[in-house]
Amino acid sequence: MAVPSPPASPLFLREDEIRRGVELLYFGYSNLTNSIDAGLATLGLGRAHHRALYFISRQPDLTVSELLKLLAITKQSLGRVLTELIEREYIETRPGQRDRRQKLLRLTASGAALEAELFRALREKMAAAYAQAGQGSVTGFWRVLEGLIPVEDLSMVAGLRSGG
Amino acid sequence: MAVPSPPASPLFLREDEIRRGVELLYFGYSNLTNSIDAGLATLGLGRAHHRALYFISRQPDLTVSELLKLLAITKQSLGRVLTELIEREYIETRPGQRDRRQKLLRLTASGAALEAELFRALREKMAAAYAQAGQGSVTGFWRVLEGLIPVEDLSMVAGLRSGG
DNA sequence: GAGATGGGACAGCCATATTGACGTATATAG
DNA sequence: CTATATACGTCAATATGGCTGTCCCATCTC
Repeated sequence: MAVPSPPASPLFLREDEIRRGVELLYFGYSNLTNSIDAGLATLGLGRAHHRALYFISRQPDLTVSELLKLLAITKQSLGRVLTELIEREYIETRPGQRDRRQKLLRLTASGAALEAELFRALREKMAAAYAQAGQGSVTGFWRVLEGLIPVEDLSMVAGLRSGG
Repeated sequence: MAVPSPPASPLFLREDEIRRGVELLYFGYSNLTNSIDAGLATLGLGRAHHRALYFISRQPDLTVSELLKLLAITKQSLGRVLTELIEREYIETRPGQRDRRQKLLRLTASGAALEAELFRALREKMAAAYAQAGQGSVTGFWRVLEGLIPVEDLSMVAGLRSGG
C-alpha cells in the first residue's frame, strides 16, 4: 500500500470526526432529555426535579452530599428542588444509622411511580436507538462516553450500579 | 444450553442497559460541555453564545431561521445572543443574495479565532475518548446517537457536513 | 395589491444555576 | 471534655437562558 505521505497532523484530519461526535452528542442528548419535558410540565416540575428523582431511584438511601456530587450543583440549588419534592411527597428522608447527621433519601411510592413513568419515555427512546444501532454499537457508545468522563468521576457513575 | 425460560419481558431485562446509557450520556455530555465553560467565562460569554458560534462556524452564511431550527429555541432567545455576538464583532451579517430579507451569518476573524480556541478543548476531550475507546467504538457511538435523533432532524444534522 | 415570510423588538415571566455568609446538630480527634 | 470538622439547612442577592404574547418592518410571491 504505497500511500504517499502521512497526514501532517492527525488531529487536523480528525477534526470532522470530532465535530460529528460533538454534534451527535448535542442533538442526541437534547432529544433524549426533551422527551420527558412534557410529562414534567404537566406536574409543574422541571428537569432538575427529574434528575434528583432519577438518582434517588437508582441509589436508594443516597445522602444529600452524595447527590450533590452526582449533580455537581450547589447545596442551595439542590435544596429548593429537594424541598419541593419532599413537600409533594415524592421523596422521604430518614436520618442515617451510622451518622445521624445524614439524611438518607428515598422515593415514596408515588415518587417511584412518577420516576417509572418518566423513565418509560427514556427507555423507549434509548431502546429504539439501541435496537436500530445493534448491540455491537451499544458497547462502543458506552466506551466513548466513558472516555469523556474523568477517571475520578467514573467510580461514582459505576457506583450507581454496585453501590446502590 | 438448556436455559430454563426466556425473560418475561425483554424490556425489563434491558432496563439496566438503558439506565447505563442514560447515565453515561448525561455525565459524558456534562463533562464535555463543562470543558469550555472556563474559557467562555473569561470573556463573559455563556454556552448559548458558544452554540451559535459553533454552528455558524460549521455552516457559514447560515440564515437566522436555519440557526433557529438547529438550536430549537425562540427567536427572542436567539436574538439576545446574536445581538451580543455582533456587537462584540464575533459575527457579521450580510443580506441574502436571492432573498434580501435574510441575514447571512458568518464569523469574523476574531470570531473564528474564538471558536477555534473553544473547539480546542472539545477536540482534546473527544479525541482522547475516541482514542481510548478505539475506532470501532466510535462508529457505535455515532450510530446509537443517530438513533436518538428523530428522522426529520437527522438531515439537518447531516447538513452541517454537506450543506455547509 | 394581498398575504406570507424573514427578521427584529418590547415587556414581562420562569427555572435553574451561582456566591457568600451564617446556623445547628453530630461526629471525631486531641 | 474541648476543639474542630462535617452534614445539612437557610438567607439574600444575582445571572443566565429559556419562555410567551404582541407588534413591527422589509421583502418576496402570487
